Amino acid sequence: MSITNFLSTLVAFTPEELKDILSHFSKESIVKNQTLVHQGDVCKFLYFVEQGMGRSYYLNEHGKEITQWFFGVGKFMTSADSFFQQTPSLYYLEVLENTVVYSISKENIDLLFAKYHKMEKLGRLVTIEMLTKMTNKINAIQFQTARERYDYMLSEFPDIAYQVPLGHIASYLGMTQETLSRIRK
Amino acid sequence: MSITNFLSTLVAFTPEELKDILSHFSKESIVKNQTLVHQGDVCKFLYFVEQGMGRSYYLNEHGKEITQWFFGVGKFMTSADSFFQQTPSLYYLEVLENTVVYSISKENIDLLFAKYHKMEKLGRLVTIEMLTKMTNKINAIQFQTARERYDYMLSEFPDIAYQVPLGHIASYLGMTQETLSRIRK
DNA sequence: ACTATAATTTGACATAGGTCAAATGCATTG
DNA sequence: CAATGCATTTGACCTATGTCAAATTATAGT
Repeated sequence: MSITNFLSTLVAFTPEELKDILSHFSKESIVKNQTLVHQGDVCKFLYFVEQGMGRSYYLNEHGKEITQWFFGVGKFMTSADSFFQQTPSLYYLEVLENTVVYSISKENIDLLFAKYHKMEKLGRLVTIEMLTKMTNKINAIQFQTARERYDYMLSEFPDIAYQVPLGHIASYLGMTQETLSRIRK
Repeated sequence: MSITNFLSTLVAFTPEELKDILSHFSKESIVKNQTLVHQGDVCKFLYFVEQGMGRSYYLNEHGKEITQWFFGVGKFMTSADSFFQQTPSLYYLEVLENTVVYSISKENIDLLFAKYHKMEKLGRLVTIEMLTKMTNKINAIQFQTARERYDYMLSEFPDIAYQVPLGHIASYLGMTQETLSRIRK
């Protein structure tokens, strides 16, 4: 999924608008396991994942990594709160494979939001989609057994579920690695 | 918190804009326990709560009500997904007290989004705030003990925590009524 | 191919919170 | 001010999942 296709499917931009918008993004290749944002830093960029995948996570009181979200191909990856409010990030952001992204700074996206009403709309739509997915996660995790939670994982992240370390998935689903290992059989 | 104040604190509208925007809302009084949206219906309105409170909930596989969110004074209340995509709602929406709201239809809000770039921005900001709160809920619920979850409830909904039936709060927090009752002592 | 290191699986045991049922408390209505 | 119906609390017992530790398997570097 290229960023051009992605933008076009949500809002009808003219070719000139698209060109202008794209010129504010820059393409980057990021090597596996690189950390893009550290907990406590202000997240400076929003990333569109063209290839590869990433995750956000935080360290709990015992210093254990808790995966907060996975970002696959065709999604925007960022520490949303930190990026949009320019406040310290609660999360680390890292890529889990060699990954190709289009990045845009807060200044540039604000510029686009201000310049194009349609871009503001796109921002709203993308945020609502994320909100819906968050809500789904809560419903899956809050009242379901460990096995059902894993089924949710498979349906929400089919492309990711088999490619990342077990522990990342277990912490995302709110269970221990051991439990997930037993379920997987 | 009046809707005028609320709108003004997020985006700088001119008095004329505000007047026009407000003219698309209508004030309504809703009696305690009235259901605004049924599961399966398309949610037709977005409500700004001026007085009172409401909640969204769904029925799980055993027919038990699971509270999904509480909406207090100064918040927008709706079944977000259903309202914005005009799809069947996963949730019931009901008021828990006699409540005063300002309601706006999907057509009218779309009209305002299209007419005022600033309104689109407001929509984006409100959605991001909701996304942040959802994320907080996940973090609270996923890895914390029953007691810590209740502390989260008190901090997120201080005005609501003592005014609604125990069962509503327990299901919101992902625990049984009995457990919450034991904790509260 | 051979280590070293990390990831996963397995086992034995512990416990927070669930379930079910009964008892108590509280509020609303005639 | 009974009487009825909900909401909350309490008790006894149960189970899914956590914890900790060891064994096994996969991965990556030389």
